[in-house]
Amino acid sequence: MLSKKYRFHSRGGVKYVYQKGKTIRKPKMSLIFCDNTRGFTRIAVVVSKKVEKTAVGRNRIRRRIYEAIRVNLDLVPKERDYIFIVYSKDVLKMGYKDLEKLLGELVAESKVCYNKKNG
RNA sequence: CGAGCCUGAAAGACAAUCGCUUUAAAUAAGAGGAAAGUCCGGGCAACAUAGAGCAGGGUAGUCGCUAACAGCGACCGUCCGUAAGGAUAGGGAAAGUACCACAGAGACAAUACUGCCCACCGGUUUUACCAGGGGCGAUGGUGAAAAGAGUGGGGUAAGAGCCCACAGCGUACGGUAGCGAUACAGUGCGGAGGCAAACCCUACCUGUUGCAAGGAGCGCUAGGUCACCUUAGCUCGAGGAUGCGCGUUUACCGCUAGAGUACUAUAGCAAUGUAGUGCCAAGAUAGAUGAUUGUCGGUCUCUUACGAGAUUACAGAACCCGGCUUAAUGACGGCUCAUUUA
RNA sequence: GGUCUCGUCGUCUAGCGGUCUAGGACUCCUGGUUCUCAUCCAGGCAAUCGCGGGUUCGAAUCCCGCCGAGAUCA
Repeated sequence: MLSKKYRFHSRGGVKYVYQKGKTIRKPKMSLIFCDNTRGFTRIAVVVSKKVEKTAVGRNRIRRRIYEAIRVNLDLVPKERDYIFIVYSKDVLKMGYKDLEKLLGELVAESKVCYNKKNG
């Protein structure tokens, strides 16, 4: 689990990212991201009730994603806010390595966009 | 052996590495039997020191348990089942109102229609008949239900609880048993369709809103039989502000030891109570309680076997308790009936 | 977390406990009209009334319990 520092603390911050951020869509989940000025990354995971009906299932999806990011926190660019939105129930059952790979792809694409924007 | 009924334990274990929340910190602690649905009942908080009446809402066999309940236990009645057992909103229809489709003469009404009869009244073609007149309410096969008293006999012009015997119902009275619902037998009286999860009546209970409750400030001023406000649909009653200026709002308090729990003793058929001893550390707030790996278990599939693979229920605290309901894995054991054998 | 509302043909909806195994509109299918298509006309298919119990002679309707979908409160 990520420490409280790297998570969002209110609804306003999430709203801001939703409005100002860029989106990368994949079949199983999508990523919304934008810059911040805090000097560290903030992460949120959104799982709708339509994806998984039980609270246990939603919690498991959330915790697996948070864990995968925590382990690889050094690879994620700093001064950036990320929101992962889960669309598919498969995220619950897919292997840990596959999940890591999927998240890696999303983050890598976000880097490309970031570079383009600056260049 | 077959077909059933009742009951309902437990909620995988250990290790390593890396993390999260609480706390000053740590080698401390950190999801359930249903945390769920939010269907009932309380605590707690605010609203007047929460008061009165009406309206509205709820409950409905008896006794007990309980903080309380629509819950639980025991018992009674009714219905279902061969039985073990199961179900049961189970007060009042003799206070009143409404409804009872279709069919049927008729749906609670009778002066009607159909039918039976001619003793009596009346008429005539006069000893028989029935258009008129009179008597009867056992005929009518439709319907879920037909004035609700069934069977047999007597009785009569024809019939009818009109009378009798047996069986049975309701109600009143006192008797016996029981705390009581009720049961048993007796005497008198009676004819009253169903429906109250239709309105309603009776008895009892019920103020409203909910932790997003609510708390956490200061100063100035007016009025006080009006008006307005005080979280109630109406009336009464009680209270005083209203307004203006500044300050406060991702924070803090409420926020976790309680009708708590384990064992023993004891009262009780039981639900449950009483006493003693011990135990108690979740408290998040975009929301912690986890992830990965290994070993051993459980279940299923394949295989002669070794072994291999898959899987490991339902499900996640949000102020706290008592129930109910639903979700899901699922025995051991006890009992009933039938058949066969001894 | 609290408080409410609604579920009826494929879609949008009516529906006094009884002539409702359910009416209407649109859609769909068949036939007619037309040289052809549309329009129009005629006919037809399509609902176990969200699910399970109960009350009643009888339930889409009344009562209870679930399931699903939505709204709202700082």
